[in-house]
This record gives sequence, structure tokens and C-alpha cells, in this order.
Amino acid sequence: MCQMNSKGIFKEMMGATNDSEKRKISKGRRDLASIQEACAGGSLGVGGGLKKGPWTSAEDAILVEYVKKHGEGNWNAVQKHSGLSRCGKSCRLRWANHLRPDLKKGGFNPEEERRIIELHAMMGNKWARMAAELPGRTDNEIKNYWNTRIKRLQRAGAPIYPPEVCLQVLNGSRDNQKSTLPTGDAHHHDHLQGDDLEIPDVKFKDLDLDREYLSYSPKLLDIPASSLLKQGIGSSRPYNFKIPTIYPFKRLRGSETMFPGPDVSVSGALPIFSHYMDNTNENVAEPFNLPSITFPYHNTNDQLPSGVLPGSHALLNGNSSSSEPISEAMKLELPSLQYSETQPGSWGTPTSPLPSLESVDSLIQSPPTEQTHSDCLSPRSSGLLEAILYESQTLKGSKNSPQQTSDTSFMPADVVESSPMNPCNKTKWEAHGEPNSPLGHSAASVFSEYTPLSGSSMDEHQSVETVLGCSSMPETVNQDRTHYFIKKELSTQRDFTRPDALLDLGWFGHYNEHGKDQSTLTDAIGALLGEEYSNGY
DNA sequence: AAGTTCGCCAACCGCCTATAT
DNA sequence: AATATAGGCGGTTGGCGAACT
Repeated sequence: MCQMNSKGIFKEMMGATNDSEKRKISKGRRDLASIQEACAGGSLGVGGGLKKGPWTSAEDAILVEYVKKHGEGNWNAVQKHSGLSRCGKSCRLRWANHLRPDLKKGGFNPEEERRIIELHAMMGNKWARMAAELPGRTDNEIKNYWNTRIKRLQRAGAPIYPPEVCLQVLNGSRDNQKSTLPTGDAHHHDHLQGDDLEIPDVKFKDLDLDREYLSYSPKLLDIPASSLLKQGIGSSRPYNFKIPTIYPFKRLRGSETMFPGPDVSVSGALPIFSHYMDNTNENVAEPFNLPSITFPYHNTNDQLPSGVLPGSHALLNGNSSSSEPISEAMKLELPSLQYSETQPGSWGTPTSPLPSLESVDSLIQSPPTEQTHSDCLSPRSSGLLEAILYESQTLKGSKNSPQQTSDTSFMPADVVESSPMNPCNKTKWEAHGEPNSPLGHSAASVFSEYTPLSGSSMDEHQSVETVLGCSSMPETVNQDRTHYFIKKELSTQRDFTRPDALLDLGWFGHYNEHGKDQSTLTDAIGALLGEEYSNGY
């Protein structure tokens, strides 16, 4: 009888069509299961007589009543005091994910989805932290959403992080480095002290990257990327996204949040490449005359805008795919530094050095290899922010290091002794057990290869600069180190006069397919590297 | 119509950390 | 200091309906 009634209810619920309703249906289905289970008397788990599986409404009621009386916590006591045949963990989970009164019901709204993407870009798979930033949402919800989304994007061959999120995070990281943190968490400050991490802006005039568009305005996210590109630059509205802190190295407890305010605005950002080049020539990016950046991704809807190749190199989207949809069987490809000389005629068609989405997927789903390090500010963490911060820090150091010109002894052995172009060489990140970064093997891998680490063991209490090896070295050293690396690339494998060369580095979104402005590009490289390079070419 | 795949979700599991003993 | 326990987190699994083939 119970089952018949339930079926009737279930059938009625099947009429709903939208996502929110579907979720309700789904929940209804589970409620149905619970009802049925309750009718059947439920089932007890094997061990200890504790019940497993779906919760019944009766159990929920018991748990709610218990929490009302005793408050949250001491979950193991629930069984004793209420007679509920559930383990403490199960009770806590049930309460946290379903019974808490402050939970939001229904699907994520676009704003929440956008926040999830951004937060993931910054945090990686830190679901609990992300949940702390999304009131009423649970880590489990976010995790499920993300995993589903990843699968969807993976199939579509689309980048996981919208370019603007990359930019936002990048810029946010920069701002973060400059800002005084309002969190009041002294612990966080410990990781932010150090040298001036300012990275001056560079204007990418020809990129039509309007900072306005890169702002955090939610409306932006409803604007198709294609239309964004049409609208051009015009605003000088300041970007005020401040990541107030590098997220805690310890897990958040309770309601600890990463951001103090209810709303966090996200600024636009500049490509990593601009950071790199900036110090050398403030507008050095300009000569590149990059025609556009392809936005292969329409933020909130997970849709590929029409006319945009799913595999376009998204700016900073190291996880962007090649020009073809990524097959499921496709495994992690070579680092983006690879330029395939074996593919003549691939001019204008980057040889897909970027990792497939699958690799990103594995990034997202693969557990950290060492918990101790997972929270360190290093590329080992899976957040885009971390990767970018890492790069920024590295670049910051790299930009200011003239003393190092020929002193390769400073460099990590694997950098000095092995070509970063060598596909057999794993990046630092890979070597440390995290084969992927949110940037995949684009810019991130470029720099990670060149980033000295203070050691394989990075104590989580190390300061950022120590971890990144920035402040501990003379700034002048790093600049020439970068110089060295670029030159090394130029002299060894990469033809930077080819427009896709930098694409392979993941620095630019989408260069002119026809290789226009090669000379301009060369000039820019020359400007970047100095006459030595220019003359040499 | 049947089978397969996908999307969604709840729940469990194992591990880690903090705290208590 | 060592051990036990509780709480928390992230990864994974399994079930179900919907959509697709």
C-alpha cells in the first residue's frame, strides 16, 4: 500500500521539467525510497547493527529532534540518545547535507554556478571551502555539480575555466599579493609577507580585452563571449577583486570563511604573459598585435558559443583542448612547450600540446598525493589560483634577477640539465605527484618547469616566498633566469616567429591562424629578450 | 521497445587532523 | 608521549530517471 501511494506521488512529480524541479523530483524519489524503506522496515548495515543507505523520514525526524535538543556535534551520541541506528558520521552528513535549516534547496542559480567556477579556479577541489563561500550550499552539492560539469565539458572538449575566470583569478592573485588582508587571520598573513609582489599592468590594447568585461559583474556572465569581443575596451573602471588571503593552509573548521565580505568582486586580469613581459617593456605586448582572444566558453551555461571551436586555446586555459574535441581515450599530452616538428602543415594549428580535459578531470578528481602539501601555495594544489599565484610569484622573482644571466648553477638541476622541451621531462608539478594543474600544461607548465622549489618537501607553514623561492633569492637573479629560459627555448626548439609558438605556451588565447604579424611577434620577443635575441634572428 | 549512456544525487569510505584521555 | 576518539574532508560508488541510440 505504501508503495502504491508512493508511486502515485512519484508519477505526479515526473511532470516537472526544469532542473530545479528535477532535483526536487530526485529528492522526492529518494523520499519515496525512504518511504518504501520505512514501509519495509529498512535495512541494517552489516557492521554493528548500524543502518546504512538512504535515510527515512522517520530517521530524519529523529535526527532533527536530537539536534534541536542537543545541538550539532557529538554525533556519535545520537545513536545512544535517540536510538537512531546510524553512525555519527552518517548523522553528521545527513544533517549537514539535508537537514540543516539554512540549506538552500533547488539547483544552483547562475550566480552560484559562476562562483563555483571561480572558487574552484582559486581553490581547486576544496569543496568545503567553496561551500563556505556559498551560503546554504554543501560541499557535496558543489562537488557533485563540479564533477558533473567537468564531465560535460570534457565531452565537449571545452575548457573548464572560462578565460575571464582565469583572468580574474590571475588578477586577483596579483591584487592579493599586494593587498593587506582583512581576514584578521594572522596565520594567513604569515604567508603573504615578503617582497613586493606587485606586477604592473600591461595593456593589451589589441586584445580588446576590456577590463569592464573582466569585471565581476554578474551580467557579464550572461553575455556571450563573442559579443564581448565586439564591444571593445573602454572602461577604466578599477578592478577591485581582492582575494583577501591565500586560503588557509589548514582546513576550515566550522563556518570559517575565506572571504570576509558577503560579496567579492573580481577584477579583470592580465595574461600571465603580460606579467612576464611587463617589466621589460610595459607595452611590449602591443607589438604582438594579437587580433583576438577566442573565448571558447560561455561562462555560466557551459555552452560553446557557436562558431567557436571547442578546442580553441583559451587564454590561460591550460586545460583547453586542441583544435579537436578531446576523445575520452586521449591521455595527458605533452607539456605545452612541445612543438611538434613532425607535423608539417600544422601551421596555425597548434599541435595540441595542451592537456586534454581528461587530464584536468584527473586533476580534479585525483587526490592529493601528500596531504601535508596539498594546502601549500604551490602548483601542487589544484586550484587555478594557486597555479597562477605560483606563476606570478615565480615571474615576479624572474623579472627581477639580472645577476643570474649565466649562472645556471642556481637553477634546479632538472632545468639546467634537461630541456624543458623534452617530453620525457616531467614538470616539477608532475614530479611532485600532481600531474596536472588547473592550467594544464600551458603557461603553468612553462613556468613550473622553471620554478625552483626549495625542496620536494614544502612545509605548509613555510611562507609563500619561501615556498616559491622568491624572496629568498635576489630579484635580479630571477629576471635573467627567465631570460635564460626563454632564450633557451628560442635557441633550442621553439620558433617564436611562428604565431602558434606562443600559443603552445598557452600564453595567448588564439593567435591569428594565418600567422600574420609574425615579424611583429618576433619584434616583441626581441623587445622582451633584448637585442641579443633580435640580432640572432 | 530495449539497451545504453548520461545526469544527478545521496551516501559511504578512507584518510587526516584536532582533541581528549 | 602514545593512543583513542570525534569530526571533517575529498573521492568514490551506486541507484534512479531521462535522454539517446
